[in-house]
Amino acid sequence: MDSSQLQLNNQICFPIYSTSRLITKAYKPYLDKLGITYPQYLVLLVLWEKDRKTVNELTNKLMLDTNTLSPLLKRMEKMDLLQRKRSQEDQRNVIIELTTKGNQLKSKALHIPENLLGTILNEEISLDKVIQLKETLDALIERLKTNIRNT
Amino acid sequence: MDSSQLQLNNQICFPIYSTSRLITKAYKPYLDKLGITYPQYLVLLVLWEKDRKTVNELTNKLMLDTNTLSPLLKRMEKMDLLQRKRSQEDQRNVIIELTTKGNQLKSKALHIPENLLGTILNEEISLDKVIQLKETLDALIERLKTNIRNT
DNA sequence: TAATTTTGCATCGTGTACGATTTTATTGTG
DNA sequence: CACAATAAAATCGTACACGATGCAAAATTA
Repeated sequence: MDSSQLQLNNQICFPIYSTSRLITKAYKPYLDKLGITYPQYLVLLVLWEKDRKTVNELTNKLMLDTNTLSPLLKRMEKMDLLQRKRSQEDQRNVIIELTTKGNQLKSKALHIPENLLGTILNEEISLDKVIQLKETLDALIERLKTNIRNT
Repeated sequence: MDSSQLQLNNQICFPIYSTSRLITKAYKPYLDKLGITYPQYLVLLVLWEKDRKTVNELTNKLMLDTNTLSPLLKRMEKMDLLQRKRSQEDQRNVIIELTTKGNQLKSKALHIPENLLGTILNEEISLDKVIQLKETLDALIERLKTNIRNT
């Protein structure tokens, strides 16, 4: 029986898993300067784009459930990055709003993406390849999202 | 000041992070049948390929440190999937060896990769694209590994 | 309108990740 | 040989992920 497919090197899953962790690590020096973690950075990215979102809207954007986001947002509130308050229209909703400090971090974060891209690109990895990588991953995400719904 | 690079949609990091989590989720139904988690599956993949590795060898293969692997291996020992024993030649090394149960799981896992590939592939995502994805990711991993060393 | 269902969020328990520190064993050096 | 340096694991503390459950508010329905 041929079990070569079980070799780690032949699996598509493992490189994705490893790359994800390595990229988080690559962000770390930049995010350390802001005093935030990578998932916290993602939350800020969403709120910098458009402030005052419900927890539910954040879960959709980030594809994370409330069991992950609730404690994370609580930590960020304690760090004075954002405020959580119940909506008056619908008491079930919790509105997340950036504080002044949370807003001010944006200017400090402005050059992180290009810096990171700079550390990634080289002779072998062109910008074109990165763009194509993103396209394939976006398609893969859509595929996997529908799969999970049908399980 | 243009802050469009800070938009979540324009970041390469986020799709990798999301894909990684979605893929782990896609594995879950298969791994649940074996009673193991995704990182535990990765350890087994390595040991099925070649048994009797030190913890250090596993950290290199999986790019995980001992602070992650030690507790993970302990849990797997408690599940009777593997044995941990000090090497006699060098008492610092801990040799990881599969138990009968750990070895037997291999046959049950044999069709997981192709099943998973089946759930991924469709009109938009061809096998060629997946292979190219893996190549780009492998290059990216090498790039990021050297970056971290120089930090 | 009272009972039921749904929705939005929080909490709990378990399992990773990972920086930092500790412990023990081996190696290198004077 | 003594002793510092190095190496391999383990441990600790913090922060995610996530399945399962709980809970209160709103919507639905009988």
